[in-house]
Amino acid sequence: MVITISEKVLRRTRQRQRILEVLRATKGHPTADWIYSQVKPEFPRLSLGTIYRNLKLLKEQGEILELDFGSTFSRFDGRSENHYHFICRKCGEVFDVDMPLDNNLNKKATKTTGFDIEDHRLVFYGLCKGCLKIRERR
Amino acid sequence: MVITISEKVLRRTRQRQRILEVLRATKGHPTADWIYSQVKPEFPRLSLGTIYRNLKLLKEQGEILELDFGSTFSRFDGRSENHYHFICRKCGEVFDVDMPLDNNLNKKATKTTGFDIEDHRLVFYGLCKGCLKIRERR
DNA sequence: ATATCTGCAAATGGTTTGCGGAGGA
DNA sequence: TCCTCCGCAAACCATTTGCAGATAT
Repeated sequence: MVITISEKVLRRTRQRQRILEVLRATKGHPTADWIYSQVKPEFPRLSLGTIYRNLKLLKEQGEILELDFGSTFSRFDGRSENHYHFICRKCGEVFDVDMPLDNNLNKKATKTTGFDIEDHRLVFYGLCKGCLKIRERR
Repeated sequence: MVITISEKVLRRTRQRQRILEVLRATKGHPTADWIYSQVKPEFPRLSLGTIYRNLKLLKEQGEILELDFGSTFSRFDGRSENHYHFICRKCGEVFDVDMPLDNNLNKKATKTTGFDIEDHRLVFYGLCKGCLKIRERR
C-alpha cells in the first residue's frame, strides 16, 4: 500500500504572473482594488475574485505579504521578507522602513513571556515628510 | 460675533459603563461579539449596534485600544496605554507582553526615514505555552 | 486527460447607519 | 427641555465562494 499526500500543484497563469509583477514593480503597498485596476487593461474580463484568489495563493507561497493595519481593507507588499513599516497618521500612506531587524526583541519577549517566539511585526506611526511640510507652513 | 466650537458632551449611560467594566475586568482581548454576550443578560434589549457605537466612543476617549491583527474582526483591549502583544500562530490567542517600551526604536526609525515618528506597535508571533506542550507530547 | 484556474454573480459577515423613541443632564 | 443614546433593522462593503466553462500541464 502506498500512501500519497496529494498537494495542489500550482499552474503558471498569465493573470497570476502579472499580479506578482505589478506588486513587485511598485514601491507602494497597494490594495486588491488598485492591483485590479492595473492588471485589468490586459485582461478585459478579469474579475476581482481572481485578484483575491491569487493574492491568497501568492501569500501562501511566501511570495508576498498581506498587511493589515486596522483599516477596512488589506494592503499587499511585494517584498516577502520581514521588514518594518511606517504609517502616516495624517495621510494614511504606508512606507517601508529599511532598518535592520532587531532580533533581540524576540529574545526579550521570550524571557518575559516564556512563549516560543519566532517572529515579530513592527509598525511605526507619525507624520511623513509631506504632511510634516504642510504642518510647518501654517 | 461669537464663534463657538461645539463639542459633543458624552453622557454616562449604563450600557457604556458596563461595556468598559467588562473590558477592564478581563485579561483577554475580546471581540465585540463576546462583549455583547457578557453585557446582554443585564440589558435584554441590548443590540450589537450599541456595542460597536460605544466601543468607538471609548476608543476616541482614549479609554481602550482597538486591536486589529489581520483577522476579519477587531479585538479590544481595556488597557489603553501602549504595550506589546503576542499572538499564538497555532491557537490564535492574543496575550499581553509586559516588557518595557523600547523608545530607541522610534529614534532609529526616525534616523532611517526622516519622518517624524511618535509611536510604534509591536506584535510577536510564535507558540504559546499551551500549544508548545501539545507539540512536545507528540 | 484532468485538475487547476477564471469570470461571473451571489453570498458572507463584521461593522455601520438611519430612524423614531427613550433617557441622561 | 434638549440633545445624546438606544434598539431595531437595513445597508455597507471588502472579501469569499459556488458554478460552469476555459486553460495549463
